[in-house]
Amino acid sequence: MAKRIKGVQERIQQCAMEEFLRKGYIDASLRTIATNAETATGSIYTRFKDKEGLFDSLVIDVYHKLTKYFAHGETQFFENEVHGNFDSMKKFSNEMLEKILDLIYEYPKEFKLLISCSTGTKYENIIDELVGYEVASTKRFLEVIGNKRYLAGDISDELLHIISNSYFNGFFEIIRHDMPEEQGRKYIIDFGNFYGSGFMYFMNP
Amino acid sequence: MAKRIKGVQERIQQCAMEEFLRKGYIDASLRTIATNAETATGSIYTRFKDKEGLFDSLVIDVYHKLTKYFAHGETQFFENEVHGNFDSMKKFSNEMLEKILDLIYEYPKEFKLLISCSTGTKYENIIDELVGYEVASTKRFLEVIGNKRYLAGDISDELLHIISNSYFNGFFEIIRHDMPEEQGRKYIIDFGNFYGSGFMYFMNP
Amino acid sequence: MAKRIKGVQERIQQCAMEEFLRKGYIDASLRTIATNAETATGSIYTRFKDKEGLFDSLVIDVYHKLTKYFAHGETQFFENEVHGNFDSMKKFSNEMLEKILDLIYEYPKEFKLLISCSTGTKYENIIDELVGYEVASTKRFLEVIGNKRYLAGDISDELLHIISNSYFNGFFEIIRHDMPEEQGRKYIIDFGNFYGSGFMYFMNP
Amino acid sequence: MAKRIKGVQERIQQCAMEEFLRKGYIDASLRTIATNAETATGSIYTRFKDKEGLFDSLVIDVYHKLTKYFAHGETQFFENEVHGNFDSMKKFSNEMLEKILDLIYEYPKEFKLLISCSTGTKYENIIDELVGYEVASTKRFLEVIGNKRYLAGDISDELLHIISNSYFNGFFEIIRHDMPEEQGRKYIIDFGNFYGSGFMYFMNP
DNA sequence: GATGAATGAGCCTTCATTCAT
DNA sequence: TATGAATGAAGGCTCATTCAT
Repeated sequence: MAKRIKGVQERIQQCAMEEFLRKGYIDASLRTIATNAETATGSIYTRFKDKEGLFDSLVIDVYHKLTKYFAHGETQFFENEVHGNFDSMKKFSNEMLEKILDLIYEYPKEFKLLISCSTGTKYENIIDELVGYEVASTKRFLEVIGNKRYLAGDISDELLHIISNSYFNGFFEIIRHDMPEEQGRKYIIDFGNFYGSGFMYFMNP
Repeated sequence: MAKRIKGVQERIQQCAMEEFLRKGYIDASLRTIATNAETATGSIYTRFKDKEGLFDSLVIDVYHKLTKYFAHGETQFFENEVHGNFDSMKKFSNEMLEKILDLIYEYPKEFKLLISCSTGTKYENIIDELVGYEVASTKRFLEVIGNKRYLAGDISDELLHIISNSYFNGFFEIIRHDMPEEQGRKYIIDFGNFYGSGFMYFMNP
Repeated sequence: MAKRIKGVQERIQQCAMEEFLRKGYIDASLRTIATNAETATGSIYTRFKDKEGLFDSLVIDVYHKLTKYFAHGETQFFENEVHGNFDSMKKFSNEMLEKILDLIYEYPKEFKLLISCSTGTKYENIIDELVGYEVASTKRFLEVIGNKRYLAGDISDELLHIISNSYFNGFFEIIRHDMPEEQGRKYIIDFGNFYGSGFMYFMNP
Repeated sequence: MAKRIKGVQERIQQCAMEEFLRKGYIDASLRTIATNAETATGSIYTRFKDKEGLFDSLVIDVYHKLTKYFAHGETQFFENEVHGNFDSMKKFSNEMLEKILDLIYEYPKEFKLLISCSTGTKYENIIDELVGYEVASTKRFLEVIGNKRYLAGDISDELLHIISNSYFNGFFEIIRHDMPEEQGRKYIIDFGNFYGSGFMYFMNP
């Protein structure tokens, strides 16, 4: 009975994408996915090990690309010689933002999966993870530029955490609301300005 | 038998609170709740209609109090004569913040339910709802004070939406991370300042 | 839809008995049991928690009765004053045998379950368990009567274990082969004599 | 691709041995075996027909050697002229025992498979089969030596069956408990003596 | 001969909900 | 009103086996 069906893997992934996007990870049904993909439920296990493996296969590349930016971003920034002020930081920050936006609009569905449909998977706290990177990076930056409030111990980790979390949640709204690329990029610029203003004036009152 | 046990309803609610907090709405089991409350699963249906009704009973009062602040807050503000500038807005805003913080620390569990454990219920998008109120309020305010950027059509609804969403997500971090009252209030003040700075300088560059 | 059906529990147990006897624990299917009992698979879980719980419900009483004989048997024997020789032991042993045979022929199916169909359950090593009791009892007996070979260290635990195991396996053949009561009792007497002979002459060569 | 890997068959058998020993026939997984053997599951079917065929390939030689002893043993014994008494029988019996022990300790894993891991295969009743041979042999012997109890019809087939079964179960304890060779041989001698004592005194009271 | 993806029936189990008592 | 057994669909997952390549 075992037929060699071409494109089964692709069909499964495509249908899984639809199902996860529509219902979220927990409520998604492998049976439904298999039925829609016109294959047997067992095939999913052959190809992807299990439910989480299937979800993983859809997002892992994008996840790695995304986190690589954050993990390596910091390093790159501080290796750069001209970084001792808000402007250079802003420039660097904008470049990075650009790259992330490129990624988002290259893989919008994968991002939606990660941001909005990952409850129940190991990605469900992805924003917290990004916040972790960002806070570390921010602290190092404040140190390097010798920010007074920060050096005076006036800025706690928790506050930076909240601020950063707030930022990412705002940022990923363009995903949550399926904002078209042009519009999304525009608003992210504005949002970045808003945010940068707040940060600068808050740190240097 | 029909034992008339005093406080059955309360026991159910108490145990439901624990279960929902521990597992979230979807993964919570009515059987477990009934067992812990030493009652029958059927009782839950008699008293609360169904699973969502039970969840509802735990959060509805707080939910109404919370949304009332937002729904009526605006009205109150604009009925007030002296509101035509950032400062009066800030003052009003801070008072409202105070009230919400009071509410949060009076009903911390209920808030956690609403913010962190409501996936699968009609409350799962509560932040978006608050954002809706806030954006409407903000727009009216910007109009009233005659903000130039806004009047020039430079500030879109979507941007305000993102900004507001970002704010609430940051704000509710104190709930997500079970921040103790004193600490929480402190960070909210800082966060509000950060945010207010951003807003002011972004709107009046 | 929930009907109050009388005798469901009994029907489930009856059909489970048949299924477990026919296929053994592992290969038995709860679906089949439920279908035969004309009920829903869920009912099994309502009543018996799970598959092992269902099996358990069928054998636990008999299991306890059986092990009680062994656990308490020893105590009773050694509390008895006249026990210092092979004859009193034989008499006691025969009385106990009688009781076990009574139990077997009162609950033949339950014994078959325990002896022949319990692979996969916690009862799968029941014979080893009985052997454990028996060996302990035998050692104490040999000590009390001052058997020379035993006191000389000539009889190892392993040997007693093997002998005892051999005994029980022979004994339970009447269950494995569904021997009718009259016949079974007769053969057990003979088998006991055979065994007793071996034991006596082996211990006192 | 069809790589011609030398020893695939051997690797499959080796890994199957491990898997069957660890999990028993029923719970063993062909996928696991194939994976460990670094081959495809299909290869198992090509070479061994199916799961039972694979198990069979591991034990069939030893099984045949073992049963040959029993099937031919009898013939040999009765062809021998000097056999008309317990002593010659004992001598013959001991020689045969020796050969079986040699076999066991030459193929310990195969024996464990047959005795402890064969539930679900056609070998699961191997002890009963051996018992069959043994009982036939014993009966003929009792007839030849003119044992009175037997000739008087005092000794039924069922009793001989039980006794024999008891013997084999005791005997194979050395396999069930992985007894090392030296120890095993020692206990089998003791056990044989125990058993022989019982038999002799029971038949000639 | 080797491959290993596909099969699809089957497994045990969980759950919110219903309703006769 | 309270009970809690019964429901039955649905869940994720495993497996021996087949067969096109």
